[in-house]
Amino acid sequence: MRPSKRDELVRKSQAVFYRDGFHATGMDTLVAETGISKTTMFKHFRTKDDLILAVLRYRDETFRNWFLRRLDERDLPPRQKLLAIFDILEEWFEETGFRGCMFIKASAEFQDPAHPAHAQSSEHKRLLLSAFRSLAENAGARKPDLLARQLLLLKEGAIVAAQMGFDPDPAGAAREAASVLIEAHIPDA
Amino acid sequence: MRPSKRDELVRKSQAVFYRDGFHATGMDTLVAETGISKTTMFKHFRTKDDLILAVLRYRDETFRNWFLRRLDERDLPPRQKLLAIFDILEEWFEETGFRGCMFIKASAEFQDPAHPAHAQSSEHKRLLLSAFRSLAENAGARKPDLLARQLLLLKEGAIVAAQMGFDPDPAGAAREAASVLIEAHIPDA
DNA sequence: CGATATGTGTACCGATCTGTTCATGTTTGC
DNA sequence: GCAAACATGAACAGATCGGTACACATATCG
Repeated sequence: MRPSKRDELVRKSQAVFYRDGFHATGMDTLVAETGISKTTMFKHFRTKDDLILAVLRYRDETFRNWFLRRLDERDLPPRQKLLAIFDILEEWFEETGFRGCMFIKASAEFQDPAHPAHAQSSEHKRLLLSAFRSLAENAGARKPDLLARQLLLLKEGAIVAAQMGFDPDPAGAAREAASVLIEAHIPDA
Repeated sequence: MRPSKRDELVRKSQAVFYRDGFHATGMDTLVAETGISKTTMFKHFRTKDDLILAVLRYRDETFRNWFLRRLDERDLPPRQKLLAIFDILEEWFEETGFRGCMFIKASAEFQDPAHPAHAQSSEHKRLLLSAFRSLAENAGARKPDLLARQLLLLKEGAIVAAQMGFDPDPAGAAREAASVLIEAHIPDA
């Protein structure tokens, strides 16, 4: 249980950054909310940016794992699995404390594409896209790459809508749209 | 030409906030980039937040006007007009200095839904949605509200993809998806 | 002209920011 | 049980934050 403080710091900081944002959260706030001393923080991470990067890596891993495992658990035929993406999405939206996608927010706060946090955020989406593409291939889509990208667009749009609150049921609308797209992409309904 | 300084301030601040973000831009930076004295700034706006709000209102007006006017200029039949949304989108993405949607970024930086900047951002999307709904009605969609919401989801998703750079041609993928949805929603192809 | 409104420049305020210093605990492995 | 590694608290540094004070310039309009 040696490097536990580091993990604890990343885990707890993640929650605060997710809730309040990156620039809006100061190191003193992190000390107060995590109960970990500032000295320790800067011993594990040279700068705040380094901590943020570690937080994003942690979030990428846990979120993607959660999402894809949840999808697998349902044990659906490949075609239904594509649709179920939007059921999992809805679950997420309804969690208390839902505040949108951490990576969309990160790339909004660190706009320079060369910034590591921005790059890390893109990478997260690319990994998700790649998982979607596998699902689309398994489902026998004619153009699995295109279908995967379109489903990802719907997912991102739904997240934005859920975060901003301009649509009463973004996951539902996205699911219906996805259903039409899947039907159009996959031979022999 | 009396209140021109105020307008000039809003216009120029908008460009800086769009490029660098809200929290990341300090008032001193605005002084340097706009050439307007800080005294004048705080005479026109009591706080930085007030200025940000004015900037968002200005952006809402100009962006929505630009987008919808551009759509009208094409003088297309209603059905093609729905599709053309994604052509205009692509134009926007290819502008130099494109940095995603200012309102998505604003609601990412001001996460509390009660924050005026967040509310203003939602309002912008609601107004766009309403314009899309009119287009869908004119095109004879069976469920114009649903179609409009789905097209908006595609649009928001494409913006996020363009900003984060995880899709080589988000507007194209969204357009193709929109085409399928429109076909499914509108009777007698 | 003279009065009022608008803008400027600079110095400053207190608070907060990231990051450091240092002397003192507390675990942990050998 | 002793040394090395890890963690703590509090004070502090220098920069930057949003916002103010004040004295001076400029422009508008009667």
